[in-house]
Amino acid sequence: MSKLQPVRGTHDLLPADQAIFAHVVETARAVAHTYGYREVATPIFEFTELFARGIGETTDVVSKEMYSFEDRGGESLTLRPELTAGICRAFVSNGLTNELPLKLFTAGAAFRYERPQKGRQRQFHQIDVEVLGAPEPECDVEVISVAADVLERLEILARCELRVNSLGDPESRAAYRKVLVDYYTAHRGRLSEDSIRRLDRNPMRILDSKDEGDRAVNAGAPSLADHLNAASTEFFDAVRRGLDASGIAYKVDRSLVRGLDYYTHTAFEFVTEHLGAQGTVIGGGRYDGLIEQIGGPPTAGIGWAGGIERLMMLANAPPPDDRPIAIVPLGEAAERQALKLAREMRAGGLAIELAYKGNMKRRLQRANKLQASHAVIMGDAELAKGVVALKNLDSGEQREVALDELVDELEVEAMASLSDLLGDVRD
RNA sequence: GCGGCCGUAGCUCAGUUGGUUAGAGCGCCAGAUUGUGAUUCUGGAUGCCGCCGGUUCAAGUCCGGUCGGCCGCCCCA
Repeated sequence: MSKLQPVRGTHDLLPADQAIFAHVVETARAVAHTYGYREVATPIFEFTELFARGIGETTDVVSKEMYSFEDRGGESLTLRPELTAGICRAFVSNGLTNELPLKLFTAGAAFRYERPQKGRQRQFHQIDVEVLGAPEPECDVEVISVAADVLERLEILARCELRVNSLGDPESRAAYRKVLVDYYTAHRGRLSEDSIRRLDRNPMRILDSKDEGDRAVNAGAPSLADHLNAASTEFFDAVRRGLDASGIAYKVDRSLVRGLDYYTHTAFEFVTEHLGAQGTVIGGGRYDGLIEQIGGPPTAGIGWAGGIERLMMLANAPPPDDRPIAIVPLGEAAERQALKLAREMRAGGLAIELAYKGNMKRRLQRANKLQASHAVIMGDAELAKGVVALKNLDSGEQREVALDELVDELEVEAMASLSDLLGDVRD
């Protein structure tokens, strides 16, 4: 084993993995497109300040997980730990205020300095959907619907469960927080160490603690639902009605609290039991205060991010690539002719492997290893007649085909094998 | 950041109570008519036994550290 190692928590995507990765991204992109979302890309690093102000100084993501560094000009920069902040910044930077609502899709790498585990890496990748400037609950429904469709198209929705909650508007949230802190402070002695720390930083997190002692305390804790004001309750009800009408199954989870400070109203997660401790496959929510928080005009926002690596672990293998056709020339004249033929066929969109090394046996072995569907054998005998030998590598059948009819003949063969496949490849 | 398990060919693994040149399967390479593959047969190469240090006459086997992986906590996608 070589001592040349990748950085901890990073991974190479070799062709087989990359095919699944691309399948996930392409599926999400296609679904987002059907909802009218347009793709954007923002830089992979930003001023540290952006994340500190946007995500919240006291969150774990900002306080202990950021890859921050000083550039040569002395600016503090940070590799993005998530994609939302950068999109909001781009919205403000480019003055897109009169293009609202903006429905955006993006995908790319994010970085967090964490201990790697299954479904958790230091460089990971997300697909991401954001809608800016749409404060209506119908938009929450649409955004969740996009996520459900992506999972459906990847054939993993059945193994996931959608959980939704309302964190309320800022007024409700502040009122609840106060009641909650009072309650937990009164029972401080019974809380776990982790939860005592959470008490000043993010008291709502105590609600979904896994500690048994905490759970006992939680049983008597005031409920967020009781502290939502009328507007917040109505908003959440509207979202639920919309999900019902869309036929999207969900479960209200009153303990669902997300770790980033910017969430208001709707918070949701698609979770699965198939990925160990990292069960969240897609997570998101509404963040109406975020853009103002980072210095832009007050603008509503809602979105979600999905972990591509986590989705890859659940998703089925993508449809196979088109199998190549191997051209097997023998002799110098044939090799010259083959170069030209290969270029012409590729220009027509066919995948061509030119087998130019070794004797015929080697060349066919190579064609076979590359899973070529056919070999086009051309030697002196064929050249003289203006034909090639077309060999079907699955059936072993071989026949002579005129050079100028080769492409048509390959099409005929492709149709034939397609109808065979339809017969027996159904899962 | 905290706790547990693990680290032997490209891959999956075996290596007896520490004892000579470290093994298997798969894969890879070559050959069995120098114009016919995927099946078969024969042969071959492959390893700083993760790394550093310690104990010992002797370490892949024991001890410590370190790097990496896996699992859980924290947190999140």
